Amino acid sequence: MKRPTIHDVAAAAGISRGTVSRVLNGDRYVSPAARIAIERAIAETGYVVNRNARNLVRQRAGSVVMVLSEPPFEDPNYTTTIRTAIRRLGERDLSLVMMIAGDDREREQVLRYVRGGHADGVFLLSTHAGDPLVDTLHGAGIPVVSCGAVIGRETVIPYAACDERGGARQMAEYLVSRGRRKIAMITGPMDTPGGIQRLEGFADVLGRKASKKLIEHGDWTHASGETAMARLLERVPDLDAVFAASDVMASGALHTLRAAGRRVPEDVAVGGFDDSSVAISTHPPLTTVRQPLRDVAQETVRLLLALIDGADRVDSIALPTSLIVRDSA
Amino acid sequence: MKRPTIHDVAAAAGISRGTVSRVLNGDRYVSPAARIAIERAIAETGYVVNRNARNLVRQRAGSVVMVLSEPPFEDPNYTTTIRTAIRRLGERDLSLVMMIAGDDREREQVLRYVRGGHADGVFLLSTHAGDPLVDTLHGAGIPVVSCGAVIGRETVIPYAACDERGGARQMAEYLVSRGRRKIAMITGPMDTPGGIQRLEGFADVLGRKASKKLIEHGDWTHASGETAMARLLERVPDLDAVFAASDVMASGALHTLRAAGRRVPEDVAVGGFDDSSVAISTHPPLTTVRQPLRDVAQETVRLLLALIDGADRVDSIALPTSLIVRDSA
DNA sequence: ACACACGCTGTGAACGTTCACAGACTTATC
DNA sequence: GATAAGTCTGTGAACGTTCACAGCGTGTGT
Repeated sequence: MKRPTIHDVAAAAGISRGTVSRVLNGDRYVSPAARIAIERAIAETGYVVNRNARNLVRQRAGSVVMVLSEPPFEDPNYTTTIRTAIRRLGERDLSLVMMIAGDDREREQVLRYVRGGHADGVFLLSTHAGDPLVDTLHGAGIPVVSCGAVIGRETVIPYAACDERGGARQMAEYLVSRGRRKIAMITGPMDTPGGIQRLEGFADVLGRKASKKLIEHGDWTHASGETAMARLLERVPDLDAVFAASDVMASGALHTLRAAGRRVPEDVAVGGFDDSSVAISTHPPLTTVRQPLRDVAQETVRLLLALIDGADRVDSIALPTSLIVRDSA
Repeated sequence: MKRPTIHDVAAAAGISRGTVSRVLNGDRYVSPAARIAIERAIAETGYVVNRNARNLVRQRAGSVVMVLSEPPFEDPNYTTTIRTAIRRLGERDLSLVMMIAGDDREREQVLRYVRGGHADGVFLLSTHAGDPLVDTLHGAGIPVVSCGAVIGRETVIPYAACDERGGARQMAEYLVSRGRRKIAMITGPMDTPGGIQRLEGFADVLGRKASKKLIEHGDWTHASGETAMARLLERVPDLDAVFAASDVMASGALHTLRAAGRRVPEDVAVGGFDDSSVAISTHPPLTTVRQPLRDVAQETVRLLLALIDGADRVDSIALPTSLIVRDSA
């Protein structure tokens, strides 16, 4: 019970395999009669092209590899990004292979995979500053793009991302416009674009009022939001707003504020970032900044495809965020 | 600047390609001298085997496809499952290809892919009862396993899952042990294993006290948790506990309870399921049932590998959950 | 001395495509 | 009626492996 090959189709249609191949690949110069006969033969035999054979002769991989970096913040965004990427790539008959680059052994594995020509392009997800994979991958002479900016590297990798800085600005301006005077911030790790740029946006608006005292660094986790908030309260007991660089950290801050007897939003307004599932499960629900995740993923794929198609350079892009006002601020 | 092939390695080592192939595949019957020479040549040339060529001649795909089903509850579990699967499959040099089966067109695409021999196995994620893909895939004569039970099908698909029913029992028993008398439940959709079996576990414990009146069906979303809770309150104003089949729905219930002036846990105890990121961001934090996600994924892969290795059948497995007690109950 | 197993090596064929090329047949142009 | 251009088709070679087979020494047992 072997799988039918192109020869079987050719035999069934009474035509040579060359013409079958032409039909398969949508060449012009195929007579209507031949085309019909072949299409019927394909349907009859249940033929499906063998990608290994095709890719072997075409010297292509037929797939794109998406590289996940550790550590894995249980990021709900991932699934949206993955889904979108699968869809867009599927339209071009490219399959999406997942790989993970947590430790050196895994990075080596990714590198070998890519160097071996097993992928036509690389889709980086949430890489950190200093990730050694970035440079080596770039040197492998294969299209590489990133979903989310890649920072702190000489080798520039094109990316699509949300306008982190602008989003933070939106939130800061909103807090100011609501009459808040002492606004603190809990940032993300300072080796990530979200960590750095959201702070920049905050500072853009607050200017010199964004003093060292009002800034604490977190690591995206709930727990880090709790402790950062505690330190802020200790240093600046009369703060009247806090902007956390993620919803999860905001929910941590919320816990600490409640434990300290502060009312939200009456005493302290709280702002988050991401509009994740956490944002509506807190009490009160979080005012937050929404990222256009789908669009970001889509644009990232678009950049990658352009590169694969031979563009020698493409421009990175930042997509606008939107402020979602709920009860916490 | 062509990629080195096995011929290049053979030439560099002064040995025939047959022996190189033997070294590559770890055959015995290779002299130490030859092995060393070849290994050096491989390192020197930076040779990486061409999988297309290898898989073509071996008649294998070298990959496993993970099929995501719509609709996409922004399920944080996915990422853990994906990560674990990548790792385990990687050890066997199998790559993980992602596909999505939301509509008929996409299901057709998956089917063609699998029928075309492009995958050595299929890893189903969160399929619903009545998913037409299940039967057709099973008929394709390729190993198929599911992460999470597949219900309502004649064709039996091996799976690994958490002990849904047992987990629900744990929660129900806990609520009873805390002296709760009128315990309601918000279930998941009744065409999913989590929907059905968590209700069964609940009924196991409550027996006849699990009356129709105390049961509402949700669809895993926050909003459905809110409305289900509202209906329950209307029907049974004096209920003193509610068990939601997911943390997200529990957080919806929490909102409704608060709006209705009920204190949690004093007036009404609330239990969730999943121990997702939402569980610690609610107020109060959720008492919930934790699934051993990593183990479930790992076992699913194990089943699939056994099938790929030629086992003609494998036994499904349910892994024990654990009760995580926080403040909501 | 012979047969025989054992360890190791090289070679040809095959896997299922695509692509370039050559050729055949049709139609248009002078 | 010859030439050219255009449309369509079949064929051979190539892609980079693996695998079965044959062959060659070398040692071992009779």
